[in-house]
Amino acid sequence: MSAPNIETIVSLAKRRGFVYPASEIYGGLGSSWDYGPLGVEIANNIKKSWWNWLVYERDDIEGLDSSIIQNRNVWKYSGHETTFSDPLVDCRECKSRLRQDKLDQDDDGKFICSNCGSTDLTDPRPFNLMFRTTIGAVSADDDPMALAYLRPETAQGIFTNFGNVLNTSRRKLPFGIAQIGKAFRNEVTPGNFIFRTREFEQMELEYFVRPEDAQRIHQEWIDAYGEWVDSLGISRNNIKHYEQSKAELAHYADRTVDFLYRFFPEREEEGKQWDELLGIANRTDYDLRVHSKKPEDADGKRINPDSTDDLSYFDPQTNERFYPYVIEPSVGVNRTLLAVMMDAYEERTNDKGEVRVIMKFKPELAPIKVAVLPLAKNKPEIVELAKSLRKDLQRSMRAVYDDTGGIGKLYARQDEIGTPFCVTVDHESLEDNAVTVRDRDTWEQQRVNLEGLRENLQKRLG
RNA sequence: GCGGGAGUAGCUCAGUGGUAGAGCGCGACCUUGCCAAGGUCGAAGUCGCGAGUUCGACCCUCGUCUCCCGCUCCA
Repeated sequence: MSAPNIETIVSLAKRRGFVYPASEIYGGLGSSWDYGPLGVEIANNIKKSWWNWLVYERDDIEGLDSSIIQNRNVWKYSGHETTFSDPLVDCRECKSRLRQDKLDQDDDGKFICSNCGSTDLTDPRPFNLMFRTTIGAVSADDDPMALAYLRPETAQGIFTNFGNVLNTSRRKLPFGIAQIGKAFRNEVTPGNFIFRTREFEQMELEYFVRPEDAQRIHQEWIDAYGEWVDSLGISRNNIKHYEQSKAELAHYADRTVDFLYRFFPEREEEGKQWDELLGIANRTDYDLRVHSKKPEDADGKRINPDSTDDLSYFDPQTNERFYPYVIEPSVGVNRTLLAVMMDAYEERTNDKGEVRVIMKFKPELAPIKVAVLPLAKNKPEIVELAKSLRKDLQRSMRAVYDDTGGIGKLYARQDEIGTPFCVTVDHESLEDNAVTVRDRDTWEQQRVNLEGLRENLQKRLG
């Protein structure tokens, strides 16, 4: 089994047009990436796969697209204004950058560097993970009310709309709301290609359940996501489940299970080859409570003076009113794309000893579904037929035409970008009305009649 | 912010104190026709930016910018 490192993927991505460094002509911008013609296709296919699976194939989930910029109070009451704000210190001894709130103190109350044990640390500087911006023409310095944040997660837009969706869709528990969108975090330590960037895209589902069902349904979603990850063609050998310890859990979570992907195979000796692909959290009723103006329980400290709504749920059957628990599977589009690319990567040595790269994408995710290639481009009839064939196929699948090279090079090029099928038009095609369909993975060829071509391809594309 | 590395053609890199090269890629044409074929021609770089030393700098010095890696982040 091939295990490419990220460097290999970065180089392929740049060379072939999956991912480019952002604003490259101005020297780039750290940890920012643009998705090229092929990358955007895969990303869209991943999003389509997720949305189809949840919103269309199931009957208990609604879609949503909430705003990136929200009322500042959303982040005040969600806890992000305080918990996303870390006091950072630097160790003068070993140059580590650390979170002061996670450090031990010595007898004199001095903080101790967790890396080297030194107490020679800089003064703490507050660092908020949320990007700030201002609303309107005034600056936030003049008017604190103009301060706004770019959302650090899409989830809150779902919670604040819980009442709206409930009312307009007439849903009963359990049901979910799914959303795909960008989120922004001013990370202390971005890096590793598209693995950790300051701007990223999330696919989040918030699934609302009765509190007593939360644990069971949490587990059901963990299993369901295992199957979805399978369906993307990601090998189970490269996925590991990880149960977060109590100390690691986010402030809102009761239990969280992460799916780790082997993003860093080269770090095996350090034991750091696995890192998070997605997380499935039981957020309890934390979110709906903190955004509600009057909780029904006796915990008076939770009253929210700024909210106009109560996000509790009334069950007419039992006559109970309560705050649903939330199961949140959260997955990153970019990380999924990276995992899909790493997992699809395969090197094959040909007869001449040359290494050829084949991206074995699931056909569903492949950026290009079929390439139509003329075997000889000096015969106008062949070129003509190939071009019209591409045009015809393009109506139902992403198809390209290419004649800038010998047939071997054309095949190799398509293998490298993961095109599942190549259709080759040759001299005989003009007489027998048939073409050759060549399979990316097996390199086997099949003679297919033109009338049945589209159907043949569609069936094999799944 | 701190430490380390690096900035020369689209990519990977070589290079010498005297004002730039290779391979791949790209484009055109000829030839070939089933797994990165051969040939001819061609486009393309103010050698990150600025200053200094020098008769002269891509090469030396200083400054500056940017990117990459690491610094406990969780999609």
